[in-house]
Amino acid sequence: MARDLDIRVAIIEDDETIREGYAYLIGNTPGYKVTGAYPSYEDAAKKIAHDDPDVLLLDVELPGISGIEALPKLKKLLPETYILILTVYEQEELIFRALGGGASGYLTKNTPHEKIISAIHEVMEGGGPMSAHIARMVISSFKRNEETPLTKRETEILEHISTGKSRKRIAQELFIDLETVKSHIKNIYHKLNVHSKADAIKTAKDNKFI
Amino acid sequence: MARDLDIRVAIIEDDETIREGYAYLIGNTPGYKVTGAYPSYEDAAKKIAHDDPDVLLLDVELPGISGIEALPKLKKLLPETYILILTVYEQEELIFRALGGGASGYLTKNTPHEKIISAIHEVMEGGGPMSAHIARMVISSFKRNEETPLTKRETEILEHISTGKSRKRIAQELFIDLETVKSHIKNIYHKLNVHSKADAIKTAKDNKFI
DNA sequence: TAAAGTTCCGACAGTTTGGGGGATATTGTA
DNA sequence: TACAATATCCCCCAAACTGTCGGAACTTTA
Repeated sequence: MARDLDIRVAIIEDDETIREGYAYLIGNTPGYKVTGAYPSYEDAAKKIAHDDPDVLLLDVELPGISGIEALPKLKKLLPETYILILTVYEQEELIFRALGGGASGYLTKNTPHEKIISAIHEVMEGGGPMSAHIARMVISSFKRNEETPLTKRETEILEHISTGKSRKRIAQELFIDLETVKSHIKNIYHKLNVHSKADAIKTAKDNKFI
Repeated sequence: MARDLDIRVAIIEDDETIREGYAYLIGNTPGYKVTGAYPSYEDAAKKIAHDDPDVLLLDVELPGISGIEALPKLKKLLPETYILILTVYEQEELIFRALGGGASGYLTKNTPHEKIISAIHEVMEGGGPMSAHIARMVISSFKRNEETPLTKRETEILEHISTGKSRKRIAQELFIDLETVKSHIKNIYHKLNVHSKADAIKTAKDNKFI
């Protein structure tokens, strides 16, 4: 008994118990409707575009093509659908690959049922639902290291270098002499204990100096 | 009548009505305690370290030193304190500067009172509370552009270039010939319609190809 | 007032860069 | 299966860039 305004939700999750659990939960929540529930990307691929879901709950560990790998393919099949990752994994690399691949949210599987419903609602309203710990990791990824040995000017110049600009061009953009830029770079290399552009950039990024 | 286990909250907010409103809200919530409420960074600087707050609610638009500029200074005064930004502004640049400066959360001022309380609780529990729209912007900043004209290999090589590595080094790391790297770069430049490393990196980053 | 930071100077060998012209496999897919 | 796209490799060249050496003067800040 579908209503026109129901939020249409699809699920890709290999564990049958979990999948049916979610389907039951969502199907029995007023205003939400399950349009399809699949155990793998391969199974979903054929029919999911026809389901026309508003939101897709996607597991990352799937048999065959993993959820992460399936993400860009699903995005192409469903350009208008919000994809929420639902997983037990909290590894940084996985999270950032998922967000880079077009996920609009990232929930861990210990998320209480009512939170899953509210996350679906939230993503429809322009939000970006994340589990608390995930959100912390995402925020931390932006945090600069205040303990930098580099001065403001040195940091600024290293930032320019990391964009691939030549020293000459940096000098022009900062309205200083080429020699000054060279001098700063000399000091940067000493402080970071490196002997090349690439190593300086790597050290600085690893330590969040830039 | 402070209890030992109360969460200690400080506030820096120039608007008196809002400041007192928050102070009243938090002070009257069991388990929370206001240790100080200041209209500016300058006012707070003298006393806030002595307050020893667990969480600091910080406005970004302050008279004198702005909240954003005050962030690193406050971090030094209060290394253990979680800082939550509370502001009407939702500009990308401001958000990322705040998170880069060490903020642990970012709330807009239309946040309902109970959400402010739960955000304070959440940050104490290892979370990263954000308003829905902020979270969406943060997530979007990671999203890659699937419409890239570059092939996988070209993208990979451009990524290496953006770390400052020389072509020779890239060739070594990818176990291919220097000439192959040059060939890929030639194609990348053609596709992106640029004539230098710096321009290629800029175009690719602007368009989220890398 | 010291110390730290920013600015500028010159010379050198070696490396990198961007552009030109190709060729040959391997892939994916229509 | 055949075509287009991709990935690999080859040669040549001039110009520009890089990293290091060893300075010096001026300004800001603690």
